[in-house]
Amino acid sequence: MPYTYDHPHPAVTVDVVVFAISDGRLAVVLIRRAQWPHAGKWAIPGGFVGIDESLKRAAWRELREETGLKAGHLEQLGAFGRPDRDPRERVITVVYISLAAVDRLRLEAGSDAADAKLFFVDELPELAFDHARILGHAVERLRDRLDTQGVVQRLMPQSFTLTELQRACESISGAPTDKRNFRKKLRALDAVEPTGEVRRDGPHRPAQLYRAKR
Amino acid sequence: MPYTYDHPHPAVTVDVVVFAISDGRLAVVLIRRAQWPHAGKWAIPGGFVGIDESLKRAAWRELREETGLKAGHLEQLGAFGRPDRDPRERVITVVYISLAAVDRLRLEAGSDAADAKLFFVDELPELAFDHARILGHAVERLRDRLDTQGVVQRLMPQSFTLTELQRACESISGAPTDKRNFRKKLRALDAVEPTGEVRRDGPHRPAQLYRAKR
DNA sequence: GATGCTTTGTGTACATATAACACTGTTCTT
DNA sequence: AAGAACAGTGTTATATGTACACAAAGCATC
Repeated sequence: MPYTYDHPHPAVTVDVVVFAISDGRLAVVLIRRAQWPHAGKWAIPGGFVGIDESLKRAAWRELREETGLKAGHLEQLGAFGRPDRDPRERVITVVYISLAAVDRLRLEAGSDAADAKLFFVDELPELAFDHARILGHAVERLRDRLDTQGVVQRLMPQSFTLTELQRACESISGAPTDKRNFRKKLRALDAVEPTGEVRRDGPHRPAQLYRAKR
Repeated sequence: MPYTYDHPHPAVTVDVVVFAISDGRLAVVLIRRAQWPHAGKWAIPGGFVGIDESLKRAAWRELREETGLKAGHLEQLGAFGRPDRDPRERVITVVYISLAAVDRLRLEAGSDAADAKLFFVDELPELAFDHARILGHAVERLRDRLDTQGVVQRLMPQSFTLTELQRACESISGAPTDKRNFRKKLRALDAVEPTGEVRRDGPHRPAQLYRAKR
């Protein structure tokens, strides 16, 4: 069943960069490609847009198919379309960013993916296509756009210590923060509340657990 | 000369939102469409991406072809691709934003355009396709991203008064500003210098003219 | 059970940035 | 000569951000 046009059309794909905080560090979901091109290399999950499907819906579907994840909010990063980025044909990809709390992340490799797993953003493997460049832009966007409020509500697990939250924010911003100033700002934001539980975790004073305030 | 694929491909276009300051107000370049669909309606200049052409290059070329303008810096706004946005076929458009100083704007309607002119952003005509929505996003992006420095260097004519500059900034931010605070910030930015000339312009004290400092 | 290691938890002083605010100067018009 | 219209100019108060140090609690070890 061939599809014919009177001028050449590029293919259009969507890719979804899913960020999470693992072990206090910024991480991203990648899949291992099962097929040519770049078989065996790691890549951002994504795939072709259906002809009657919105871009965002395609992003949601592809993420689900390749990783088992159901994305919450999807924010568009932009379109990447250098003519030589895919050896099969001209492919323009529209990239979305999603955030996931790591305690809700159940990765399952899907049809086109040999495997799906989390990588720390500062320890990436070699990536397929121009995905390293895309990820760079995605991290930059995350840094620009994500504030403490957003980290609390969209990246942290159900309960966490304030130090864990601070590590998460630092891992995104890339800069260390003063503990007292960080907590002062948290009080001003009114974004967290103590759960009453504590975490005992080594030879030191236990930390109060908090949850995001709704 | 037909082009055939084994799965359906959307068409990909680029559109370029050119902002300028006219009469102290934020304005945008639109073309009047010569052909179906939406013939006679005003639209953001743009057109199809060549199969071996980068997105940015296509944007530059289309802007030139339809308005005679040579864009300086082009910033990508994003991709818009609702399935029903064009009655001809599925079309995904990648939108760029460009800024132009109004004294360098020489609009010439090109091949596919019956006319090209500047419209105030708050007095837009009815627009083709989903261009009203796109323009809304473009204005929002402009508000988020453009600071006083950027206005001075990329939107103001060669010489201008400080009041004109302030009007321009207000017209982008949407909020009125205090004159003395505005000028204090300008001093801190070190972004303008007096030309030595003044503008006499009505029954009042003449205003010193300034230019952007390089 | 005392000592020491490790991480939690807390407040103040200073610097910087932002916001509010009013009058005089110059030109043109009448 | 008087008045209308816009140009130009500093100070004060408030809010925000930054720098900085020590006691508290638990666990491990001797």
